[in-house]
Amino acid sequence: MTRNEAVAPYCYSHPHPAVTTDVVLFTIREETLQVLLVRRRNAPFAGQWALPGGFLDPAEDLITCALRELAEETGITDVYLEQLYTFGRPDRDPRGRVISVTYYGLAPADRLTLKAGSDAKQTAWFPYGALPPLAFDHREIVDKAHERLVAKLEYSTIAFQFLPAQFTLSELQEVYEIIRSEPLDKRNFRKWVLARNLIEETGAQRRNGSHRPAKLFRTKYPGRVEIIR
Amino acid sequence: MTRNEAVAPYCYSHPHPAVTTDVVLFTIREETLQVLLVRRRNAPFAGQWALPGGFLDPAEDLITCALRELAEETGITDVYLEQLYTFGRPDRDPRGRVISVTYYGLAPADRLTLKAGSDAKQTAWFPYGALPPLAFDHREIVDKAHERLVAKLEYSTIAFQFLPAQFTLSELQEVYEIIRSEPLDKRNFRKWVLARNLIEETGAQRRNGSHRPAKLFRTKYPGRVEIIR
DNA sequence: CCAAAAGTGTTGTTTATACACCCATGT
DNA sequence: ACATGGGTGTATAAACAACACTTTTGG
Repeated sequence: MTRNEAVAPYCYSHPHPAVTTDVVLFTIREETLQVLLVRRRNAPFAGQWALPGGFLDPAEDLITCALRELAEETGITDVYLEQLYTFGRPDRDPRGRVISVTYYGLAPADRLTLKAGSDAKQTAWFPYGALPPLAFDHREIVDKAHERLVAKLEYSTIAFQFLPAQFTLSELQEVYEIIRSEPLDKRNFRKWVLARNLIEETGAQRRNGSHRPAKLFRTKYPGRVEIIR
Repeated sequence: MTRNEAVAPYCYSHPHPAVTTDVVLFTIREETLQVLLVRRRNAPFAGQWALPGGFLDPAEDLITCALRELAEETGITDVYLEQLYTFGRPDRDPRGRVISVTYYGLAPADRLTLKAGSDAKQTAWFPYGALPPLAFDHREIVDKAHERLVAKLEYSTIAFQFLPAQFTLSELQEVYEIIRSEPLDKRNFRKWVLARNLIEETGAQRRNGSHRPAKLFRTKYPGRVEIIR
């Protein structure tokens, strides 16, 4: 945020904050809940890990900005994002006043191919339980996203966003167990999810090792998060 | 949003949107859910009803801005506000790019004395079911706030924000009935709320007409909204 | 004594919890 | 044949839903 008018042609009669979006993208890999981070190349916090995000373009929607920054910095596209919260403490960015509209989202591990281009920031998944120190107030943002994720698991179809189009009931149960960090009874879980009428058998099975094959299911509400109960 | 540098000394190297806060304040009066609106004096939408709100000051928190604008435009202070959502469609304000961080809140009818000063905007309560046409995308904001209010009623102590420090069980039930717009069984409601251990008898009673007096209760969590269930 | 809102219990139904064994497959 | 994860039912407890009369007061 500069006031050098020679190189700063965007002028207003009263001060305007900058607006950014930041994204907390979760996935489940290696039986843990993980968060996508990028390493900052520039000051402030150069070299530190941070959430993918960046400044809002003049004519783009907030969600478009979030998706664009995610794609540019990590190569990930076509994920489900939902607005989380807007952070605006006056001192949250040492460069000046920056308002961050944050989004969180989920992606199935199989859909995630991180960008490998030479100009890409360094990008990596970290277990939610073992995050490195984060730039700005990004730790606070991640914690808020996690709180929302845990809450929404109970009363929405958000869990399906972690899974591919077809999945087994054991995989679905694992999602619930990892996010709630507690084991669930297999029979009761199956009763619960089937009673809610959210999924249906595809007819196909998955043979996956030296044991009985698992039936494959699909959600009846693909691509959309519904409120249940 | 001007680019005339003579009267616009706040300059940046890339375009910055303006940031506002807007507030959806609910109350219950005359057995209906009502929303606080102000009549706009200036273009755009001069003369139309709108939510109280305005531009963020350079060094103030978002919630501080919301409370300040509410106080300046309506005279109402000390209400509970919670961040609702951030609206940022590029065309939502004809003056240019404006991001609105919105809050919603509740206030007991007895605490609401609208500002009467000469420079005050015209301020009034409208039933949620009979709102006038609103400026900008404010109708969308009110609807989102209503949706959140209905949802939070079920799993938080938000209802107490509509009531004074001491209240009767009938008054509490009326809050639930009005927001959910359906009648509730008196015995089941009392069992439900008492089982949750959220309120306690004050010992006092209210004599209120030619009928049996009602016991007065207070919340065990005054001033704070807790998640229940 | 009448009107008006406050207060109070029981029963049936639905939903949640606890718990252990057989099934289909690959090696 | 055995190891592995997939699949299934029943019994108990808790929560919810339906429903009507008595109490206390003011006039």
